[in-house]
Amino acid sequence: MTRESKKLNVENGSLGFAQHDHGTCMSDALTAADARCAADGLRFTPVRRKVLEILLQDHRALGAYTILDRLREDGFGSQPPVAYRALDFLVTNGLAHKIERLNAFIACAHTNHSHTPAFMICRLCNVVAEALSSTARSALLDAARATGFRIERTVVEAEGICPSCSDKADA
Amino acid sequence: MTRESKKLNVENGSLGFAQHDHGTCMSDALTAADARCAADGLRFTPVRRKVLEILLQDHRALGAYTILDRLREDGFGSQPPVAYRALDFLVTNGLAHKIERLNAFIACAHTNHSHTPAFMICRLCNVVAEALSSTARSALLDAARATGFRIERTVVEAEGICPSCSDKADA
DNA sequence: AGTCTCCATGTGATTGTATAACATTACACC
DNA sequence: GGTGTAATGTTATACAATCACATGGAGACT
Repeated sequence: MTRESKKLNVENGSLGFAQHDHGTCMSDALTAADARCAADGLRFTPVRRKVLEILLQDHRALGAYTILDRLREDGFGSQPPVAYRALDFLVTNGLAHKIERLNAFIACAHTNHSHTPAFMICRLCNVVAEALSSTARSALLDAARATGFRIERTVVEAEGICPSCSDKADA
Repeated sequence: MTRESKKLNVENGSLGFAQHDHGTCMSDALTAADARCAADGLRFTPVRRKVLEILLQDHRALGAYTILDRLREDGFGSQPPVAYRALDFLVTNGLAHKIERLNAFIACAHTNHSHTPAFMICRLCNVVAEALSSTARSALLDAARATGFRIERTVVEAEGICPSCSDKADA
């Protein structure tokens, strides 16, 4: 209901709550995306690739218009549908996820496992961690089965305070 | 990513996926809300009450501007903050929930249990069913505990096809 | 009663998020 | 090369949410 910052491009770089080698993680993810698209006959076009790069660079949830700004800087189309279509492609094909709670997008942290993700969102630093939460999904499946509901997609997001912000608060 | 209808006020009346006595369910919920606010020293003002009535009447997720339209029809203020403030009150006090996936709001189906809800959203008829999903929450809690993340709120939403639409499709 | 304060409401303006609709271009395939 | 399909580009607009500021009313207190 509240919003911490006008645009979602907050400083602070980490994948989930842990540090990592950013350079290789990014190129690895792009290579994986290349392979995945080639294998499935998908067209990994320049805009789509660029949007994924933008998401990977930040490793955090970005609003569509932040992404659009960066596309413009790089000479791509600057109208909303350009960003939204590329994002739609990435989300549909599991290369990125939408964080509904934030109306923002993030690169998938576990490409190539076909997965149903769950997210933990820190409301202080806006870092988003992706967890492979099969358990949360199965709990939902049970509830759905009881009523005859057929699940196609799930949104599982937890909002709270990440370990690092928690430590700072203690100080 | 897609949207089925421009405004979220689709026809078809049901609570969850089951039929029910709509008149009593609505007055019961309002009475419960009255009691709850009185008990907690909350001011259940006319706008707030009206917004809850609107949500209860539809028993489905409504966008803020749909609600705003109806407020205007009933002589209340017609600017966005009027609706958003009332909705914020209802959500904060557990009388309504926001469906993040739809950017829409729905009356709470289980007032007076303090609960962490989960939702099932039919993408065909837009009906939203609320489940008391303690299991999904505990699964999330486990995942969070492992990383030291402190959960404050959770969003658990499943999108798919409800039993009734599923039957229609078979025909 | 008076009045002070707090909270709620009302309004106008603005920012952010997302789609509709349509024209054009690039590609794959025959 | 021609044709169908998918992707891109652009304009315009709808929908979602917040900011800032003015007004008014309910309750607490004297």
